[in-house]
Amino acid sequence: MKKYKILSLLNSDAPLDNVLINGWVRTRRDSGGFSFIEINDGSCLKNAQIIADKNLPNYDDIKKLSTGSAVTVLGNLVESKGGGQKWEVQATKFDIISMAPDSFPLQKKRHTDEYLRTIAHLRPRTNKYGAAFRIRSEMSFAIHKFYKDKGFAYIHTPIITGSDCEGAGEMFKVTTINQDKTPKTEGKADFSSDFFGKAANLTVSGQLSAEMFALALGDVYSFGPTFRAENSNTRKHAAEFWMLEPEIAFGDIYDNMDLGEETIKYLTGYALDECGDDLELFAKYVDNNLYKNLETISSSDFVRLSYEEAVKILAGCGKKFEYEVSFGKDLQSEHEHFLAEEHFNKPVIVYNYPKSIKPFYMRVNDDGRTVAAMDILVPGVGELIGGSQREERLDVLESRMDESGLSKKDYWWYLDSRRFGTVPHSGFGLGFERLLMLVTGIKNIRDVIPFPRTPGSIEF
RNA sequence: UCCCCAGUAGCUCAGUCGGUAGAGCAAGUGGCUGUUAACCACUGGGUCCGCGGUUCGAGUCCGUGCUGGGGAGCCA
Repeated sequence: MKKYKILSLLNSDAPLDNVLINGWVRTRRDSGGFSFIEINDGSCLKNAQIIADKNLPNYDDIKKLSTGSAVTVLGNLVESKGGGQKWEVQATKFDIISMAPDSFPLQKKRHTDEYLRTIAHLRPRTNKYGAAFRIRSEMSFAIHKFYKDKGFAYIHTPIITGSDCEGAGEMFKVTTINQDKTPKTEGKADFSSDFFGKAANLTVSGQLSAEMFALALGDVYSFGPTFRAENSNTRKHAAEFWMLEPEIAFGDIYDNMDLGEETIKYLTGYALDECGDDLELFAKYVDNNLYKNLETISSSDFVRLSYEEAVKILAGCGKKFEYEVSFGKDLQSEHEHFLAEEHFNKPVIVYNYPKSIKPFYMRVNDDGRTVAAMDILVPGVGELIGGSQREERLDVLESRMDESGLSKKDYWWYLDSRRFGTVPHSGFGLGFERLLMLVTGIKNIRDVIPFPRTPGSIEF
């Protein structure tokens, strides 16, 4: 006998004898002298239909099998006499590993996403969430494949950082000091006796570290967890999320845009090609336009326009916005939605933003008032990518840090990269959960991450 | 953090004018020899989110808190 995953069993092109499968009961239907038992092992969306005959020695127990129970079945893969499936397993030995009591919270019907969030430890056992997390796994692999094939090196940038600002958002503190006994010097918290001898935080971005490696290994990317202590309560934000951050040496803002566009096209195309049944579930039950959207994104060229052109379009479109549009003000989500969904109805790359609204590390353009920043806005999820060409000129970078009130002493190692063999380089961050929202059509970030962390919520 | 909406059986919801709790599904029991979220019959199941108030009487009205959702800001 051989152990099979249900995925490979259902893809068999011939009957098989003595197959062993393991899984969890999804549903049981009794019929006179035998029972139909559908089991799922997580290897694919589909269940295997098991025929359990009344002649099995433990048939009385089998007839009590409830949804969620775990079983091991030995049997023969035969062509199904019923209409719903090609193959079924005629059981010769049916072991019940454990019974799930009737308090098992998942029922054979649709539950709301809000309810399933309260049982996040069990929701991957549903069709929808099983599919979502298989797609998450596939897309992670696709990221590595895409960048490896392009010759990028994968860099593990640190999770704990000593930088108190990485150019994005509030940070979570990392400390071993008992909070009630935090030492203070002249009224301010003193971390000199803390674990690292100075204040430490969870990273909000691996970018600064990735830049150092781009200037050594050429093209690199990091892909890992990132943390923001912002009190954001929206369907697009989480306190812990995964970010892909490529960084290319000898590349300018246009190379950066090309890479971002190519990345999104590859990943959406990969989902269409490789995620089959799982993707179909979302196209059928979650977002009816899913296939069309993904095909558009993976095959048509993205619109590119400067921030200045974007402002002109928004100011001249005749639409009333809640927030006024003018040069020097950041684009609000209503503006981004208008551009990506109403005006162009495809992904839009907006570049060359005003210097005043962007962080210190973005390269100042020749006009002196804009920086080589670029955002990629996608219908449905809004900002999917944010990136820039980095300021490689030491003097300009130093004066930008002064303007921003940052300590050059703390960033001595970052500035060193501009002292020793500096080159034009660029990179961006892509929110992995937002990519998954785009690929699955799922509308809430809490439903594409296994155990979501959001303000006031850290169960599981 | 701000604005808006919601919270009733295990789940999804209804509940009229303020008059003492309902359905479907699920569960339990029985039936059925090819079912597909099987079907049929019967049975059990309630802190109406918490606290306070108005009232003869509150699921229903008022205040407040908590939880969840949507939108905004911030951002990926």
